[in-house]
Amino acid sequence: MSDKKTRFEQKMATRQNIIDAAFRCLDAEKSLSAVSLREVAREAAIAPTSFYRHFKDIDELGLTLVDEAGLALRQLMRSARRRLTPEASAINTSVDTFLEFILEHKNVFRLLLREHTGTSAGFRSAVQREIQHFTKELTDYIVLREDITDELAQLQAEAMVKIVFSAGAEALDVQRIQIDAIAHKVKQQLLLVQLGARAFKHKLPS
Amino acid sequence: MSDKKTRFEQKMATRQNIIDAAFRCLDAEKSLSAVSLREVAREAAIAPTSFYRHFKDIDELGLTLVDEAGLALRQLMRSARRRLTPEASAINTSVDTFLEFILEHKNVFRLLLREHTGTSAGFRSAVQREIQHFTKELTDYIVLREDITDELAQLQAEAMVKIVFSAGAEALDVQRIQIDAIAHKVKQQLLLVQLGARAFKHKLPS
DNA sequence: GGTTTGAGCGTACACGTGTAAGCTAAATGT
DNA sequence: ACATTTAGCTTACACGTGTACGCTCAAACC
Repeated sequence: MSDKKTRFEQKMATRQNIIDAAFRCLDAEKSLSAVSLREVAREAAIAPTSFYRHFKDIDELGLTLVDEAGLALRQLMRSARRRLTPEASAINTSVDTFLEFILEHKNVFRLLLREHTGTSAGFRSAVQREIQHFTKELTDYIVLREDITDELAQLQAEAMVKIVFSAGAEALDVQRIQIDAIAHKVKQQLLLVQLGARAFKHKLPS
Repeated sequence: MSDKKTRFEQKMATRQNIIDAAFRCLDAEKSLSAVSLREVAREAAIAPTSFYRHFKDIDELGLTLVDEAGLALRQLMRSARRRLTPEASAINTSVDTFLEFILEHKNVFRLLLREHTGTSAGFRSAVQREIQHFTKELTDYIVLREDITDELAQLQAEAMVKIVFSAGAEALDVQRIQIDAIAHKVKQQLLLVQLGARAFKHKLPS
């Protein structure tokens, strides 16, 4: 293998370098919109002005970050489904996987959470799209598993996603020792929704 | 009545003026942490440095705003309960009241929503406290109405609050015409949770 | 092999920021 | 009545920001 890199490869490497640097810049006290171009550049070890060779804006970088975060979430879903075994309930496995991911990639989840309610309409709708993907996949899964109308499944999936994301937000601000309690709580709440959907089906088969 | 104001009254008036100005500074594109002291001062028509006569920090002002917003929410709850009639379900009335409030005071709700996932740990826990009050009152109401254990009621209340707040976030970014659809959806989701809790009770009376 | 391209750098500028220092003048205390 | 307090102002400073401009120099092209 040669360590000679084509110019294109080099550029892509720098680009990824910037993206990683941006993720490193995010933490509990710093939102994406509060991160300055110069800060990212400093972290990526490039000149501030070189940033513009890769992104038009900080905003364009931000959208890229949201996309990457959404992608990571979708990969997570896949891994959760891979982990599914007959003896563990889907809810248990999914919640465990989700919380594990959050704690392992706090900055990624924080980004989604924050920009979901953030100041940029562009970011907000980008995150909304990612959440819709997330919800869609859950809806499909529910339709597959439960004998349920598509509409009810979507209702259930949306409620579940809202609950899980809220729990994720809680998990970010809490000691590791309290995570189990949160996990237990959210599992029960999801169970509530699941039971509710089944009851709903029998009650109003309309 | 005299239009002569005592110094203390004048100071309090200015203080309230600053608070109102701060709320006016917030909008869909501007978070609390992005609002500068100078900006608030400009809006309140005082000199930037005069700000310090009333608040130590922008942060101290922020906490005050969160408190005021929480207070408004609690008042909202009261008004919702006042509106309760036998023919309309509690869920319907509550959701309608809540959404009405949000649309009427977008900046207030946005503040809570944003700082809930914001960059200041102080703000986050302040909002968390307000949400807990909110949840607590709902829990009490549920315990009163349903024959249910305290623990289950709390589980149910928390799930409901999460769903309602998420729906509120959605409502902020949507045309007036789509509000009814959101209202309908969230009501059904709350019904899901309610039915689930009842089923849960019968299933696991532990 | 000579020309063109483009990634990255250094300098420079105008702007908004938080806040320190010290003033004015009016309301209060005695 | 005079002295004290204090809300609010003006001025001033150092700092971080986004970005425009022009340079270098190695890779890509023909």
